[in-house]
Formats: sequence, C-alpha cells, structure tokens
Amino acid sequence: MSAEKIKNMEEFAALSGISRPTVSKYFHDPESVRPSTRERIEKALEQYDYRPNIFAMNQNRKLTKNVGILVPYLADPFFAEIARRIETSMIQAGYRPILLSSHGDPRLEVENLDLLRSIKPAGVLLAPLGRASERAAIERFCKDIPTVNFDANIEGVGEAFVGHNNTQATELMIEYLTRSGEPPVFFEMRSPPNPNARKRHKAYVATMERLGHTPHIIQVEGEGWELEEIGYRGGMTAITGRQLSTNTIFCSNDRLAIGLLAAAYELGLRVGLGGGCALRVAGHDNHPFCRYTCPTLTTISHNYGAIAATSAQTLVELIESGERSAERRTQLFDGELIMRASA
Amino acid sequence: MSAEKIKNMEEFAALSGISRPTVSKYFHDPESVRPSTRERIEKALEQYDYRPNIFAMNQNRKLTKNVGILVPYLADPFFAEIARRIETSMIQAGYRPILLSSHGDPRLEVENLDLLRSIKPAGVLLAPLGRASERAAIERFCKDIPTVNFDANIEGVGEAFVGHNNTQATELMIEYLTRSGEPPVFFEMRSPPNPNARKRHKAYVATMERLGHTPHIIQVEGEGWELEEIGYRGGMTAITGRQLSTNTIFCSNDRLAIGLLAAAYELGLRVGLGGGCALRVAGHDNHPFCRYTCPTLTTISHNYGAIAATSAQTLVELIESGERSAERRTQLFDGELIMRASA
DNA sequence: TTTAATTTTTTACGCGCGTAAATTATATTT
DNA sequence: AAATATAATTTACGCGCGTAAAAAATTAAA
Repeated sequence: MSAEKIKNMEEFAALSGISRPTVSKYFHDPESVRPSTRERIEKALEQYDYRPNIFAMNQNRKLTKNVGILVPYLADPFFAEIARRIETSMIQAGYRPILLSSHGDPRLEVENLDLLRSIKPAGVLLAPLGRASERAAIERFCKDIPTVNFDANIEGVGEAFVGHNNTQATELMIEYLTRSGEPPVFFEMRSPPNPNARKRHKAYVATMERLGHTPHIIQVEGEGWELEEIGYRGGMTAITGRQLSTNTIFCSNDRLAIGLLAAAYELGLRVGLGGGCALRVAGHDNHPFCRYTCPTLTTISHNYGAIAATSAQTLVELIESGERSAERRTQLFDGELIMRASA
Repeated sequence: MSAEKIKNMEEFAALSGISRPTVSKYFHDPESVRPSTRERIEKALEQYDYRPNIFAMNQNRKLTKNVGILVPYLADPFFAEIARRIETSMIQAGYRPILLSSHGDPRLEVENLDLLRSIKPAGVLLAPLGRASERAAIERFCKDIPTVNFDANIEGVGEAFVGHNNTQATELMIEYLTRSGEPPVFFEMRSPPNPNARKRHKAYVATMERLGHTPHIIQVEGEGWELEEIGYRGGMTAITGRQLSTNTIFCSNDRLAIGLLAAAYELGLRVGLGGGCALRVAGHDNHPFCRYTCPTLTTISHNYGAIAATSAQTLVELIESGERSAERRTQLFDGELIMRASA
C-alpha cells in the first residue's frame, strides 16, 4: 500500500486513470461499469486505500443507504440487545445504521432526531421514550422521514409500529400464575421512565377482573433508570412492611424483578415454586440477565427475533417501495412464557 | 411555529432578514454577533424552527465539534455503562459524540473507523477489540486523527491510554482471597474475545508465584460474547468434573462469574464466605448487574468515573491544545475491592 | 458633525461528492 | 468495414454550509 494519502475522489480518479464520475458510479454499484474499468479501479484501490466520504456522498443523493436507530436508553441491556439485532439486520440488507441513545432524556431525544436529519437517512427505526417524548417534535420528524416505530407505540406516529403484545403477555402470565398458585400482586414504579409500563398496568387490572380476582398493586417510588436499585428498595419496604396480599408477585419488568429477588434473598425469603418457598416472583421482558439470577427468573419473553427482523424488514420495504404507506400498520408479536425457577 | 419548511441556511437567512454568513457566524457562536442581530435571528428561530445540517457544517471546517466513541461490544453492559459516561462528559464539554459498536467483529471495527473519518471528528475515543483488532488499520487511523485509547491498550496506538490497572487489581483480589481463605484458582476462557483477559492471566500467575502458591488455571471453551453462558457451561463441567483444587474461584471477569454462580446454584453448592458454604467466587469489573446476583458478587471495580472522566478530559485537552502530544501518556486507575457475599 | 472602530453584507470560492446532458471512445453486430 | 449499441469522459451544476476579503452600514468616540 502506498504511503501517499488520498484526500478525495478527484485524486483517486486521477491516480487510477479513470474519470471521477465513472469512479463515483463504481462506488455506487461496481457492476455498473465495464469489467476492464472495474479491474483498474480495484487495482488502484488496493494500492492507495481510498474510501469515499460517506456523508459527502449522501449530501446530494436522493436516496441514501443511511438509516437511523434511536433508542431511549442504551445502557439497558434490553435495548442494547434489540438494537444490536436490528443493526445487524440492516447491515445485511445493505444499509448503514447509526445507533443513537437518548439516555432517558427527552431533550436529547429531540437533538438526536435533528442529528439524524443531518445524515439524510433513507429511514429511521425509532423506539421513543414514550410518554416523556416531545410528541410534536417526533411527529414533525416522522412527517419528513420514513420511520418505523418499535417497542413503544406513539399512536399515529411513523409509518408502522412493531412491538410486543403487552396485553396478551400479561394475560398469559397471570393465567399461569393463577393456575399454578395464588393470583399475583402487581409490582411497578409509580412513575416509570420506561415505555410499556402503562399498558402492562392496564392489562393486569383488566385480566384480574376478568378472572374474578381483585387487582392489588404495589407502586414503588423512585426516578430514573436504575430499575434494579428501585426494585430492591421497593422490595425491601414491601416485604418488611407486609404489603403483600398473596405470595405471588408479578413485576412490571425484569429489572425490577431482579432488584426484588435481591431484596428477598437478603431478607432470607426463599423464592420459588416448591414447598418451603415463601414467595413467587415473575418478571416481564426476558432480559438478557434473568437466566442468571438465583433462582432463575420466570418471565415472559418478547419475540426479540421477530420484532427486530420485522422492524428492519418493514423499514427496508418502506424505503425500497419509495411510497409512504397509506394506513399505519401495527404488528404485535405475542410474548412467550419462560418458565424458570422463581415462579 | 410556521408550517413552512426551511431547507437551508440561505432560506432561513432570507426569512430572518439577515445575511447567510452572519447567520452562520451566529450558529458558530451566538455571542459573536451584535445583540440586535442576535435577537432577530432568535426571533426567526422561534418562528421557523430551523437547524443547520451538522454534517454539512463540518464538511468545510478545520475544527469540528464531532467526536467518535468506538467500543467493541455495546450489548455488554460494561461498555454500555462506560460509553454512556463518556458520552455525557463530552456533551457537557460542548462536543457531539457519535457512539459506535463493532459488535465484536474486527472488520466492523475497521468500517467504523472509516465512518468516523467521514464525520471529520475533532478526536476519537477508542476502546479497541484488542488482539483481534486489525492493528495496521487502527494505526493509520490514529496517525490522522487525535485518538485516546481506553479500556484496552494497543501499545503505541493513540495519543494516550486511559485504563484499569489490571495488575494491581488482580493482586488486590488474590491477596484478599488468600488472606481470608484458600488461594484461588483462576477461571477464564481459553480464547477470550474481550480485551484485558491476557493481562489478568499474567497478573494471576505472577502474584500467585510471588506469594508462594502454585497457580491453577481452568480454561473453559467457548467462542463469542455470550460470557455468562460460557461461564455457566464451563462452571458445570468444572464443578462436576472436580477440577477445583481449592474452594475459591477467581473469575477473569464478572460475566463469567455470573454464569458460574448460576451453575453452582443449580448444582446445589452454597456460595459464600460463611460456614456451610462450599465455594467462594470472585469476579472482576464490577459489572452493573453483579450487585444483584445471589449471593451478591465480590469483585473488583474499575474506577469507572475516573476512567470515563479522564479519557474525555484528555481528549478535550488534546483537541483544544491543537498539538499532538510528543510522548504517549498512559494513565492507569487502581481497582477497588468490592466485598460482597460471594467471597 | 466628523472621524474612527466595529459589524454586517456582499461576493466569491471551497469542501467531497452526486448527477444529468452532451460528446467521445469502445465493443458488438451485420 | 460500416453501422449500431454500450460505456466512458467532459462539462457543468448542485448539496448545505464554512470562510476569507472587500465594500457598506452601523455604532462609538472625538
């Protein structure tokens, strides 16, 4: 490889003995130039190690290969995992994903949308903060750029929504818990930062009533995204304060459940199904780490694979058809009961 | 807010009655224009909601406010956490971080470096994959762009290295474990994907020998970044195969330890310090989740705050001084023993 | 009010590339 | 070999903005 540094396509074109527009064409699609030309370009490429500037490329293109992925909080392994899968799908489909996290901050979410605008994305995959989001800004964004909404639904926003069927999943778990023991109390945050919490709350109440049980809800205090810590503290006060009307707790999400398990462990309560267990605990999400709690956490899994693949595919179709779909499609994937040792 | 859409600075300048270069100056630094002018611009800003295109801005600037952050595997909460902190630091310092993950793939690491080149970053914070990295590509990158290396050191690459003192940390843990019980066996992967593993291995051997003990190492099989799963499976075979020469296991990292704890739990081994415990397990990293294992995991914490802050600050200084430092600075932060219940 | 100092505007060019239209060169067919 | 089809080149302009230099307008000082 030569030591000379190549600044731009002009220089590279000169060195390879081909005109710049042809080189440009080559980078857009290597098949679109004559084989002999292609060979010459590729030989030069080996010698000089030039790569076109991606953002300059996209500046004057009507259709770019950039896509944005925006999630509310990347340090949460749930989002990290689903983002990773979507990223991989989009790369395989020939796109270049840019992943951004809003760190739980609605202002940063808006800023990130502005940043995404700047890369002229062909489309965006958006998991919004939810209630905290600045709806107007998001709506404006989606009006301009084809967007697939995932994980958390903002009604009417984006061309499509792909998500988890919280209602079905909640029913599934309550039915299982009721069938195999006492009906559960619901353990949640009073003001949850994560989306989906409301839906789960409502589904819990509705399902309990349908089954003829009285809903019983424990709402723990706490702000922010340190959900395990909040679950732990809330669990301590709930258990020591004897707020539990049954021996079965259904947590709004796995991270709260993980904290609750830690509290139970510390207080010497045995958690699980068998005789001699004082408590059953179930979660929701199938968080990457809940296979490794002690006891392992019974939970409901999102269909991660389907949600990631469908979101990605929906966006790709949207982009490649070139049309904005007339009606907004909503696709929900059923949750799956993951029976482990905690309930 | 008006319904009209503004495409570029030209249009916005026309609507606000100010010339484009002055508007450009305003966006660079609002204080640099006359107060009356600033007012007019800001009034127009409220009306029309225009934002300059970030990448077009940077295209022709000698010094941009973009910085890149590249980590090997973002779905690992360790990297998610440290990246989040660095991102926040850089935002506060007035920079615009772009966070990228290589998903454990060296080729993607090189592609990400190319992508970073395209945004003309003022500097880059790089946690390389380590041994798997394509050293030549990284060297070339660092020659062109001021880079601070963090977490995993690639000797001679980047202007500075900021990381965790694996040697001190390993010594600290071995001394603690030895003092409070039997000297530990070392539990690691035969071919670890994560950086730092080698250093810890060497430090283990050296420290054990210094203390007059025979090093005993269990190397588990497995590829990829599913470290908990690998730790679990390796733990199962190690325990059932009676490969343990002592009752104390020091894991190369917390994620392996988490898997190992799950295996011990499943096999009915009590883990912890007290009488009646068959095993002691310690980890390394202070992974965000090891506070919530059962028993809680004794480990060594990186000085997350210091590493993130120092990396960010070093890069900012490097950028703002405008010089490339003559000698490569290496800063290691000592680990801290986090005593919990598992050892 | 005049003069000097500071801003702002105008003008003009550059960044690295896309892309369309017209022209020229090369390959394929008859 | 001539005619046709295909590909490459030249030319020219655009994307959204930075920035430098000169000219014009505004403000502050004398």
